[in-house]
Amino acid sequence: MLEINEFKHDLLKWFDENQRQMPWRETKNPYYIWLSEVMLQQTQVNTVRPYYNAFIERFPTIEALSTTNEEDVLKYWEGLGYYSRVRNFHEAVKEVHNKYNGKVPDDPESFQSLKGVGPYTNAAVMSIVHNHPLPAVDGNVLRVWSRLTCNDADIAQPKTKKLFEKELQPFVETKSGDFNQAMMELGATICTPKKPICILCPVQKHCEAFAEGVVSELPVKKKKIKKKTIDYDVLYITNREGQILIRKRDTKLLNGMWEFPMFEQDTSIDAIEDELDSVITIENEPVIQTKHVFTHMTWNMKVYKAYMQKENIKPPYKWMNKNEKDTLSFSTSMTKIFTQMNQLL
DNA sequence: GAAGCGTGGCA
DNA sequence: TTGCCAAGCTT
Repeated sequence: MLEINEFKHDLLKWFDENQRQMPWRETKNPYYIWLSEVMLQQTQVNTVRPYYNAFIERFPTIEALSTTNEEDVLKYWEGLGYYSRVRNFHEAVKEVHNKYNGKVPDDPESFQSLKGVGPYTNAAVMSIVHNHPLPAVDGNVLRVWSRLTCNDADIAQPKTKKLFEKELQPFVETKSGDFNQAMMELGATICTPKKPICILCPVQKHCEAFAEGVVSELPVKKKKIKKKTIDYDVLYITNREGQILIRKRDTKLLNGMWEFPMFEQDTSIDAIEDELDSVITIENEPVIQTKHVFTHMTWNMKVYKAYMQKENIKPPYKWMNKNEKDTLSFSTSMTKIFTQMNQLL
């Protein structure tokens, strides 16, 4: 079993001397720390950096974010993915504004009750800002800890995470913020998924997997099922004024994002006209064929040019002028289509 | 407890 | 090209 004080000393010394600079490490403002943790969920540091800087510049305070409508906030998340994160964060910040007098709760139970704040984000923010003794167990820590303790439990299972949280509790009684960040930093830079750099590891002498020579076999992670594929016809519909027809999604996937109307490929013209409540002219051959890959599914899309003349469009549909593209939020697949169409036309 | 939820980088 | 991975949460 790991000797707590020696391990912590070695890890924290390394972290103090080697941690990477990040904009959110230059503040203890709980609103900023919280935002960074939400953006960093399932997202790499270098991807987050520009989004974080733009977001806090546009919404520097809880007050500023609370008084902005969702459409404008979503624009600052465009392209970052997992869009429910920003809806939950927006709602949670408004709750802080209204119920907590604009001050982020400093007790873990209140904080984790906010939308989008789970065990990890709670532990991370509460430990970094207030040194609350909570272990922040993310993907990095699951991997690092499975190696340090030479544990071959499936890290994809929730009970493994619970076990690790329990085992790590004694390590976060003091300096929990630095300890949690150091464990994640170690996982991100040294104890990486592939080709970990054990030769540079500050806690190599504490690592049971290294001692056993099985570092490359850990962690054990059950593989996910194969993803589905859906074929879509995407319609790039213009009218006499040169506007483009778009619609706002009301679905779990990409909820609230705008898109060009799209239909599964066996959908009949009649059904499409019924949905659009208008006659429509669609070209016979697609102008673009493209693929968009999500974590859990793939879209194969054929894009057709089409023409439609209809004055009274009702939500979720909308005629968009081309210069409006910069004010509305589109998923990355739609932005790519928009760019390609502009090059063709 | 398992599945759904985005995107970009990398081998 | 394909699959895996990245500071998770919700249902």
